[in-house]
Amino acid sequence: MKLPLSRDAIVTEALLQLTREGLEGMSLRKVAAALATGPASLYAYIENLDELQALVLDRALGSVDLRGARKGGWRDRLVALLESYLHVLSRSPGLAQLALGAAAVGPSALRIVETLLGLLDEAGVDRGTAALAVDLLLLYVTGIAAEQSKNFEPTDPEGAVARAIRGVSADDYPRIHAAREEMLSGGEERFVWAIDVLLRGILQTSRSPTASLAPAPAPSSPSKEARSRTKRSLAR
Amino acid sequence: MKLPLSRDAIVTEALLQLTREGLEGMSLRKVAAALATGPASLYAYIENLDELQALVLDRALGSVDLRGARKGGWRDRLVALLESYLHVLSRSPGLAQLALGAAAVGPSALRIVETLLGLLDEAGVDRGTAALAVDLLLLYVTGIAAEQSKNFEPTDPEGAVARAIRGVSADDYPRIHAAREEMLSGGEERFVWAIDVLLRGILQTSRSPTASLAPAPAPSSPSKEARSRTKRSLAR
DNA sequence: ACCTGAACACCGTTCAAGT
DNA sequence: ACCTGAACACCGTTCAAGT
Repeated sequence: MKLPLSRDAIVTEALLQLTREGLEGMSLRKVAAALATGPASLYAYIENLDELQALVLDRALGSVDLRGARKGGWRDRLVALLESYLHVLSRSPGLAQLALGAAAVGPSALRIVETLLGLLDEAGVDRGTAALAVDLLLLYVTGIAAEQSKNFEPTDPEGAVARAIRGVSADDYPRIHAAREEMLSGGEERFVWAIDVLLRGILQTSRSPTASLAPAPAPSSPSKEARSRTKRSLAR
Repeated sequence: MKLPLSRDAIVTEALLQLTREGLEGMSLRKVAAALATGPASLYAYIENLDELQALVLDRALGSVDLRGARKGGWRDRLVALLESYLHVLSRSPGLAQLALGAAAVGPSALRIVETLLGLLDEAGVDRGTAALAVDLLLLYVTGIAAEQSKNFEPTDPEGAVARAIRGVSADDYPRIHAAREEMLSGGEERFVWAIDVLLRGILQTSRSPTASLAPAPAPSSPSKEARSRTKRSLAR
């Protein structure tokens, strides 16, 4: 219709469809149709659907703000980065599902990981712990985003999960019943709190990982400053 | 061919296909064919594909061992339960993806959550923290299982993730490059270590959650014993 | 109520043929 | 090399018709 067909135009149109219609609403055939061609034409630019999905995911991750809250300690910047990541994934319903399914190893995803590793190094976290921490943090935020997008399905105003938890039998599942409100509480507070829990575990484990884990706790030697910063932020 | 068609037979056949062929290898049409009928017939027993997937997931989760390591402290039993959960999800390649996609709120999933809440209560973890902790633990283990199943695809012997991480440019992503071996290390040790990190954060946060989190820190009052057990296990 | 054949409205991917 | 029409081998779901 407009553009002369290119890898870039294909990814742009696919992301647009994903944002508007969710994961099911995006297809090679529809992308081709929107670009006024047949589906076979796309294969000159992309390998297959999997690759297109990976490209779309990385395109979306490109708008994560890596410099959020540039001032402030490592902790505030880390939370700001994760919030931006959550915000981007929450923008379109299918994106979080895509992030869980596809391996996020494009340049934008790598830049996010690189930045997180830098922030954790500032925090005094050793390399082995930081590698695990990045996994943990991104997995959690992605999971949260996917859960949110699932509960916002128009077919299910109240959300299937919420209904299931709230309707649980007090006889069969007494503890779930007792904790049902806590299990359903979401929102910003819970998010920040969860990150807090993760960081506590990470910081506490750092510098003394299980002996068998690393070949040798390499001397990445964070500054004394970094370590005292850690202490302060834990004390808050 | 054999059975007179029933919800149970449909779920059994679907799980079999999922286990043998992965998520893509299971379809309503193939289940119907295996049961010697047309696809339309299944709709007398199930609502749609989504429901069938949820039923298959819960059927599979039914074989998670809730009594693993019955003796021993709460911590050993919790790790044993999560290992069993990981083992079940790892058994078939599509199952972990299904667990990430579908909301796990069937009876078997609820029994797992109920058991985890019980173990965390034994550990002296308050209800609000425990609700978050269950989310965190299950999400992490499910994520690990999904990642593993992705790397074992026959089309990609070495794994796309592994290749991407190992081939990362030292100039563009110095920290990822430096930590590449740590980022790729998996296996049992790393699993246990990760659970350890999560539990440290959880135990440390418990009893003093962010003020705004709960309406009022309900007096769930774990025994003094439970709290001293917590201390011991942290000290190890 | 349960079951069915046939159709509807889609998919991703391939391939021979064109330019 | 890029692009295409047409076909291939699938999907989930619906629906009128049977029992």
